[in-house]
Amino acid sequence: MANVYDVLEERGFLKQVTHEGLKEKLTNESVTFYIGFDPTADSLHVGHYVQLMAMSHMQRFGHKPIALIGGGTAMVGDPSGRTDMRRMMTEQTIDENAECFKKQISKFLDFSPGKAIMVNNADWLLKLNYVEFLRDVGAHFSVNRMLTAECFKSRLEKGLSFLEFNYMLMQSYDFLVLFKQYGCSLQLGGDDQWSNILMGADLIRRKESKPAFGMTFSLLLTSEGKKMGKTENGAVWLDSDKTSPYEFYQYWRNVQDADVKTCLSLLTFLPMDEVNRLSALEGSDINEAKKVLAYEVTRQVHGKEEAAKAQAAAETLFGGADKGGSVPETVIDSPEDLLLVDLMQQCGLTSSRGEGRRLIKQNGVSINDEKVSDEFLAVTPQLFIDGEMMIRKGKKVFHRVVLK
RNA sequence: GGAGGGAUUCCCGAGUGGCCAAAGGGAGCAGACUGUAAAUCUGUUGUCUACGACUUCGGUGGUUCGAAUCCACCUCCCUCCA
Repeated sequence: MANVYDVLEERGFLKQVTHEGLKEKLTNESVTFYIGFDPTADSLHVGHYVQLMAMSHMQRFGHKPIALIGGGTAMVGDPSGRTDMRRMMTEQTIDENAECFKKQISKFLDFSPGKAIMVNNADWLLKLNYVEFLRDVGAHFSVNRMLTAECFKSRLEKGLSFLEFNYMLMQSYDFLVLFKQYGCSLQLGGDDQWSNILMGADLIRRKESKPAFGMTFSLLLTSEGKKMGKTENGAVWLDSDKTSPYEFYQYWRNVQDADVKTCLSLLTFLPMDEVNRLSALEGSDINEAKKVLAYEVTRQVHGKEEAAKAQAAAETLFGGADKGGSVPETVIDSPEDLLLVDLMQQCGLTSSRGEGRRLIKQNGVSINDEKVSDEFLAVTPQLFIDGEMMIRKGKKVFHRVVLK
């Protein structure tokens, strides 16, 4: 298969395309395209990762990616897919986040000269002159049309500030700038970006009388239609300080059966034959597929070494052994004068002593694979084996305590 | 700017003077069953020196033996009018 379009289609990325002709274009020429990432947090998450995968597929077929960091658009805030108003972020936070994004993105694409570039829209958006911008760009937008856009509909009921209403113009203008400066004629994005992309392509057509293309990708959803990559603790981050490689691995190891295929297709580079073979496994055999998924995704994000460690940890822990690789751990000075419930709190396993006691009462805690039944159990040196103790909360949460 | 309505524990949402640490649902956590899956069932979900005490119902002050509930002021949000 010598065509990215087909690859993306087969893997289930594609959602909507502006022109039928895009496939030919992608087959016949090297296209410069862009995806924007607004630095609204200090790390990328799984949702961004899908976009990066798509960019990478494109790059492998000789197309040229522009990774756009939305330092300027983040100042405004994208109302798409939101039911409430975004909190305004300070310029400083945005700058710091943009730096984090830059670092992470550069790991996933080949940024050697001529292969890809990274830009920040703060560079042109922040110095715009208001009236000039309105006359130049604003004149091409019809409020009537904008209001019919899907991304504003829910907001018309809940409230939409003028600030956010302008987001669409900012993003459209980005596209225009990149078109003029780099000959970028294609914008990609999550499906929630469809209206923004359309408007950008329209703007280019009106101002430059040349066609511009847009294409959106399916959002990574679970079979139940929920956004994937969310946990009770928030998002699954790509930054190892925010989501440890072990937790990251576990997240993918635990996806639902029904989601295995989507994940393998969108998040790994495994050939589709292999993806199909793995996701066709039934019953407990599908665990094989989940292991591959977890390993592959962790490897791409955190590297081979971390992935291997996470896998080793999982194998030993769930295989019954009491020593593992990269399990979260806490170092303590002395095992004296501590109740187990205190220790668990220190390790971040519980948020209060009461919670710890409840867990113990409910049979949810074990030490070195033995159930704890005494809610007032004191921590003693006897609980440590070779200076280490493995606390297990529930079925899946492990924490190692190391004696200094 | 004018008129009205609202803010409750992680979320939604009852409660309108003592029986309220606050119904119900969702979500979470744990147990059983399993495949580190899903579904289902059970328990649990403010904190603590724990059959008791303490802190919580937008904020501040007040009325009262007693306030999430009444009063005053403030902040924020929504609806209608301009």
